[in-house]
Amino acid sequence: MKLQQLRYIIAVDRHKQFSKAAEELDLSQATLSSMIGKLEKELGVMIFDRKTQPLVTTDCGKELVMAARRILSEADNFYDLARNIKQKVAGQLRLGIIPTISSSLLPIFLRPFLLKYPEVELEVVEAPTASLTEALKRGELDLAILSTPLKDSSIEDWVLYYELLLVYGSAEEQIKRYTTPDILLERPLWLLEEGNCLREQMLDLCQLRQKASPWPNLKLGANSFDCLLPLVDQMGGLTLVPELYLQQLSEERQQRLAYFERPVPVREISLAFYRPYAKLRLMEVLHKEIKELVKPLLKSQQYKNNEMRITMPE
Amino acid sequence: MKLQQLRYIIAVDRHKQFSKAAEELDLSQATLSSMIGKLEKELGVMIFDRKTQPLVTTDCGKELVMAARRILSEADNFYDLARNIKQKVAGQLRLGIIPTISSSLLPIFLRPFLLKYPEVELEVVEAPTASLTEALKRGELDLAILSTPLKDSSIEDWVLYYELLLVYGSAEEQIKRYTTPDILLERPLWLLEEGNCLREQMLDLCQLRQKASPWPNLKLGANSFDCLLPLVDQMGGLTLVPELYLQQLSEERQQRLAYFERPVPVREISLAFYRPYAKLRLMEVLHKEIKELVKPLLKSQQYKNNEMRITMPE
DNA sequence: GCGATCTATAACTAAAAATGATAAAAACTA
DNA sequence: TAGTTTTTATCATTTTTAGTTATAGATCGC
Repeated sequence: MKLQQLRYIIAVDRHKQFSKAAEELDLSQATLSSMIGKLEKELGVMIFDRKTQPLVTTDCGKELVMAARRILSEADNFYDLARNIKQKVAGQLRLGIIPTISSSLLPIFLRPFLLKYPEVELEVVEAPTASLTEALKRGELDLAILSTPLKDSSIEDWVLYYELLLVYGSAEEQIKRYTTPDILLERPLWLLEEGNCLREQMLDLCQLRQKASPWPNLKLGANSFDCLLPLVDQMGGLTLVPELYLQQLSEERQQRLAYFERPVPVREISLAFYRPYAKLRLMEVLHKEIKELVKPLLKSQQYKNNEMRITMPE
Repeated sequence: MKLQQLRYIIAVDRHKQFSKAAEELDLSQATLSSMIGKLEKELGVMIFDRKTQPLVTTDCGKELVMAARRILSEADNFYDLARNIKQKVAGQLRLGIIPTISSSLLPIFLRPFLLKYPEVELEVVEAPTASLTEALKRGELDLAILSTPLKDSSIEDWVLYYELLLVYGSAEEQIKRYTTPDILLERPLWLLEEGNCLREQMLDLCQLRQKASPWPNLKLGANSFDCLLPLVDQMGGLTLVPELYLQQLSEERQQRLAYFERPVPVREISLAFYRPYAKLRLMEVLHKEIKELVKPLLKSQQYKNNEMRITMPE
């Protein structure tokens, strides 16, 4: 029995005539005749009595036609379901995010996202890049927001935005409003801890593999700007902060920021995933929402691709 | 979308592997791959994520597989309907049965039933109550024989018979021919494993939620009387056995059985189903045949309803 | 990094669904 | 009742689809 045959018997039952039904179904009368013949043979039951014209649907034919309608309406649901699923934004979403992004990005998108998609159950985990990529592969996370490009080619990603890297200096540093990466080589530079991708990006920008601690008798493993900036204020030197972090700096601290000249160093922020199709719709929506919310806050929008220098996170 | 494709995705969802599913479906892995590929393309949705082995059914895949089950169970009705119309007792019947019933009931009805209805293709699965009710809902079984009443009201049932519960004691126990449930509290009692409904019924009869193991340094998960009775013989104490099981006990062991006084404890055995009309004719016949075959073997026939105490299986 | 196992794809075959033409049956017309 | 029209069944033939084997490319487990 094929769904097609069910459509056929329903049409014949309605028209009480093979040739008319065939016309409606847009096929030849011969086909209709043989297909219905096959179904009747398979079931061992006559569905239509063609002895007379117009033909008569037999008693059991009537029951079968009713059953056929039920089955087809269920079957049509199948298409609707697929269609709805493609549109519906719901379900569990486990999202990883690296600390240097979370502090500035979560306040921007979390509230509007949760309000707009109340059927999404979001779980956010803050961890460094290496932990996140491992968790993606183990299936413990669905998506991660981190800085790309990644060396690990088994993790795919969709770029969310490019974020300027800005210089933050202590009051004494007296930096010009626009500067070049050379300044990072010339002056003491505060870095985040090993394994933090932004540390790697800072070093990449200096073209160094390592840089000495600003204070010779200090080794510091800082993993947040909250830790780093007061130290810069207090102990001199520079550090880099990403553009979005600016949002939560005081006016006073914003004064101490400097921009780079072209090509402007940026970090590429992406939505990373291991299973491409598991949470497709959620991925699409999250990607779109973050992109749109972040866009108006970014200066990097002003620059063309060839005016940016994408720093390498690992 | 073809019904065939729905069967395919259900098989793949179950096996979490194309090649195994193809084997079960008795076609090549290549066909299965391309047919499912076509369906996914048609729906515009990925149903399976093949990135890892075993593969993962995507969120929307899960919904589609559930829908596919519904559609196919409707479709199967179509064949049954045609058969019922012909008044024939024929077709596939997948029957579940709990172990404590199967050992005594199958020898009684299986042979006469299969001889009388050779056109029925019977498949019998032995499993505990919880597995059976789940399988009924998933459409993997048509009917189940188990002990009622069930808590789950979505499963309907037709009572087959009431079966006395008898006390079986080791030789030393010296039980009177007629006794009361108090004896179960006073003496060591051997129970079947957790999850076995007869265990719950024994405890219900004692009015307990738990009872200590007969031997303090033993924790036993027995799921058959074949296991339990020799232990009672060897290590003392009591257990309960249902009336029909008596048939296959030796004369010697039958001597060690005791009956309860009124109200006699019984278990209610029923034919359970989830889809009321899917296999109506087969259900009617099976119900009638079992009832008639078991009737002459049951003492519980002698008791009126108000002289019986129906034990609760969960 | 290697061998084993799994899925996708290409080239091909078998089977089924379609077609037009035509024969046979029923119904209408006179 | 014969002649005409309308309708369904069947035949020979084409097109489409479901199936096959062989093979290449991934992934897994060690």
